[in-house]
Amino acid sequence: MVDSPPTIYDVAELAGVSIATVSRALNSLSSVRPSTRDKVMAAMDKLEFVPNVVARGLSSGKHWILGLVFMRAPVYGSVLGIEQASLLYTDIVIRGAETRAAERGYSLLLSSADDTHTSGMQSILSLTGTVDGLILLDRVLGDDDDVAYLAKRTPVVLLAGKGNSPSAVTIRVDNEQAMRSLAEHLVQVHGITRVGFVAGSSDSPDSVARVDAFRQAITELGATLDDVDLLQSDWTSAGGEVAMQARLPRPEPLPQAFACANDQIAVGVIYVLNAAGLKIPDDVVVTGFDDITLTRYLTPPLTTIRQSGGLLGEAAVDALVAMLDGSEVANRTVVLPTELVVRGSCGCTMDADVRSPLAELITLRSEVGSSSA
Amino acid sequence: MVDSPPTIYDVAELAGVSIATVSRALNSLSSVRPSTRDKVMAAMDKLEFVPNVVARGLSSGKHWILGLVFMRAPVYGSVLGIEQASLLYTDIVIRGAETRAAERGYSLLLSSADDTHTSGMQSILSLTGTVDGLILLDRVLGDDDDVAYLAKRTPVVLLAGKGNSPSAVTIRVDNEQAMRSLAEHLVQVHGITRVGFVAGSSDSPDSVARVDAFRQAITELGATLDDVDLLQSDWTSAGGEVAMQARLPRPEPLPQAFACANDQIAVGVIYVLNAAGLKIPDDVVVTGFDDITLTRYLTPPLTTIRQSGGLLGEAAVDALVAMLDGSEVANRTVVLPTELVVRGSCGCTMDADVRSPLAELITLRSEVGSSSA
DNA sequence: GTGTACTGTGTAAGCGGTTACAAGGAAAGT
DNA sequence: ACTTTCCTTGTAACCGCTTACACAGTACAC
Repeated sequence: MVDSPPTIYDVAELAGVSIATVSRALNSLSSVRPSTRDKVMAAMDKLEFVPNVVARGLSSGKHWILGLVFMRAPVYGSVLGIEQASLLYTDIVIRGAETRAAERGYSLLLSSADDTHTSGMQSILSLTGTVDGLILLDRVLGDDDDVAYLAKRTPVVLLAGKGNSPSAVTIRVDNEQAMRSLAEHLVQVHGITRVGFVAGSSDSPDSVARVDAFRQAITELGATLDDVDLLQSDWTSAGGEVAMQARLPRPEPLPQAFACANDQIAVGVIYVLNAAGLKIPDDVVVTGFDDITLTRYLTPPLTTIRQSGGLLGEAAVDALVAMLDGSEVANRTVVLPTELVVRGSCGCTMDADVRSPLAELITLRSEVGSSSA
Repeated sequence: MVDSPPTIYDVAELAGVSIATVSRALNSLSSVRPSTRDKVMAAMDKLEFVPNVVARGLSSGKHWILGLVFMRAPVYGSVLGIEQASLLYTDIVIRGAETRAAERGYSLLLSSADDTHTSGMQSILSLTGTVDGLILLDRVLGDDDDVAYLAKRTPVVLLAGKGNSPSAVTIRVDNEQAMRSLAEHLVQVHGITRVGFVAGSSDSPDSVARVDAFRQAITELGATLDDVDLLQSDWTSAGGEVAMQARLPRPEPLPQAFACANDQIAVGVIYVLNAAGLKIPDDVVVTGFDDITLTRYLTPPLTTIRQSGGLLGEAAVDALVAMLDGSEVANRTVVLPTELVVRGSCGCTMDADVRSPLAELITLRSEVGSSSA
């Protein structure tokens, strides 16, 4: 059913040359006489020859494949596991990485690691033969030793990692600036003095960084964040729902605002607050993080922090390719900027005509378009 | 910085045996004396030997890699292009495929094809050397000839393709049953007689199938779908927004219901209708397709068709692996079931306590959990 | 104490390319 | 006309692993 494809031997024979010449014609590295090249090309066309990437990789050491490893929550492991498939942010990063990789001529090899540590490390290690470099998302590798060990075998880029692993390039988003600008907006524009925060997974560096940065900024601004209002979610809407459901019955009065570690959590939080008869933003202010497309369409539209997952993925590929090309990467840590996107859920009034989701999208597009020109 | 890893030659030398013995110890195919195996294993441990997957692939012809090719909308090509990164459904399929592939011991190689046909085919072809089989999403390959050509080189599974390519296994969702049950619900339960439909991308087989099936079901039930109410979107919320924005000013009265080809479109449609002062579902009924998590949290929650993108991806991997294992696949076409999920946006009243998003999630989980046991 | 049958291991030939090195032929220098 | 040099091409080794085949060595039967 699947017959074995032609090799350079077949091409060489048909063209009446040696395999070395075919290889040269393919790669046009060293000089081949035009007439010879034509003969070879004709033979390749006739045989529908496609060079075998694996064989090429074996002998040249270059595979044109980049590996991307991400954490896969156990699907049936927790009550909320089923939602894991819609962890949007990771997907956007993957898309960005894939797109950029394709532009650079690489393919992306996806590999999810579950949290069973040892086997995970083993499977990641076995990738090192296949790929030219690895991108590690979030916290797939527990400690820095593992990263260092891996980095000895293949170039490694850490995405949203703890921030300063000595043995690999790290790319992350500026959580500090993000939470500071959000805190300032809440306190200075809306006069809010008591806030809450709904965190993501407790073992995620991004979540930890956001909690810490928000608490610090809030404190410096003279507002307060009580422990009772520091809720724990898991990045999902259901997690936000559960967390807020558990908070509501407590005797302590609600804070004036809840900042959420991502947009999905905010969706779950808003749902519970609404169901309890509370209005957003009049009774409670709620904000998100990420700026996924859908939350632009909520009523009120979600005030959030825009970070570009696509850019993160692209930056990771760029850094990795730079390492492969031998140009020693200048910055061992790249921090991407964020932007506070003020919409309705924080209490800011919006002119609906001017700020329809579509209008916003078009504005965004023109910005991106011009900056990439 | 990256020193070359040990090979079986190093292991063989350290263990004092030949490379063939090391290979046998690794694969435990043929018999190796226990004491010899121990020596080899000790040497491998000491050298931190990791077998080179590429070399293994070259010589055995088995790569343990599955390719997944999907369409990538041109990012800056259209006004709405920027939203493409959040085409949730594809991501869920990818996740499902990756998960199942990992369970089966395979990795997933991601490759996006843009619509420049020729180069796309070329890059897909070059994958055939790397992967053991290919999964093609939606309509990455224009005509059946291309698929047939590809299928000659490597096993191919078509996902959501046109449905009956003779040369490959096709896996799709039961759009017909889905649209029929939705149409019946709208007509028979809600007494609706005039409906509209908002389609996805015009070149998507899934979108075409849904339009056709819905129109036919509606007609058979004695209701009507006017051309003016058959709107064209592109799977995105912004596309739904644009389509509905263009429909509203027309003189013809709105239909009683709009069915949308996916949930994101429905979100955009609902936004525009709300902005025009129309209430869902009192003034207009709106339904979706996919059942992504977030639309469960809308007010009213979205009535939609549940299909499991994850299952689609898993089924594709299963079919492909079955082909690889030589067991000739029984059905050349696999059609996965769908389920009408009735929530609030069609006008059905819901008991909020019983049907909170979380409660729904838990129900869903227990069903899935038990069926997989 | 031979003959036979395994069992365990080594040798070597691939898998499909790349590339260092050698060699043949043509162009250029004297 | 004879070197010298450059350009083009062929030969063969190698990338790291699998596996068919050959070959000892041991075990068993007689």
